[in-house]
Amino acid sequence: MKPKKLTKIFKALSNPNRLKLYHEISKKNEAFFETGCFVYKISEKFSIGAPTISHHLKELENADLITTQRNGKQLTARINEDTFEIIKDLLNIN
Amino acid sequence: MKPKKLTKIFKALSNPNRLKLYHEISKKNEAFFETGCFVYKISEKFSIGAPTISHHLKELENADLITTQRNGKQLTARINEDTFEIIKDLLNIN
DNA sequence: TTGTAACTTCGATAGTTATCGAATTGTAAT
DNA sequence: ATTACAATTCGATAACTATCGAAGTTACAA
Repeated sequence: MKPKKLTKIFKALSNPNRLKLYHEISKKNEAFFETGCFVYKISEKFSIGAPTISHHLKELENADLITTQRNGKQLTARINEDTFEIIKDLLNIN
Repeated sequence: MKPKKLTKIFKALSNPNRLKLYHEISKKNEAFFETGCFVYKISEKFSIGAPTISHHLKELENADLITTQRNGKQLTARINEDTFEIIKDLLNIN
């Protein structure tokens, strides 16, 4: 992997809330697609404003860590399996 | 690995110069100890001031990615094998 | 077409960081 | 002791970032 892309990934995951967010999405990927991984729900769960969640999701997407998709009024997030494969071994988080 | 430690590692490696530095140290670990991994030499090679290198080394050390040791007037840096083991698969950098 | 729910964009702010030059500290040789 | 060299600390600055509230946009329903 190119250094530039790698630093982008590292930067994206260097923020605690973004790492938490990414971790949640990776754990409950299917469930999130069933129930809906809505920004406002995440916002409630994380005690962070919706604009901030929106920003973080964009950062994760920009680092090719996730993809997002609009379903009507809501947004759903999905793990990018390619990059996840690379770093999943690190994510054995307590 | 705990999230806090993980974000620390990610943050340490999210800076291009620090990633480059870490990569160099990981590649030439033995050689660095022979020839000496001197801050001023790194400084020349990277076209970055010595204070900045010093700062970066401290960040890497603080994230448990390297250890440093003073030999007389010079400083040598060594990879922390434990953390390196965890992330070495990511470091196939072009 | 009006209203409402969900997400995004905008503008601002407080905190962090990469970098530098100058001054300081530590180490060794003369 | 004095000098010289290597690394660090200090103080400053410019750039970036996480976060927020307010305003704007999108989609759907009544």
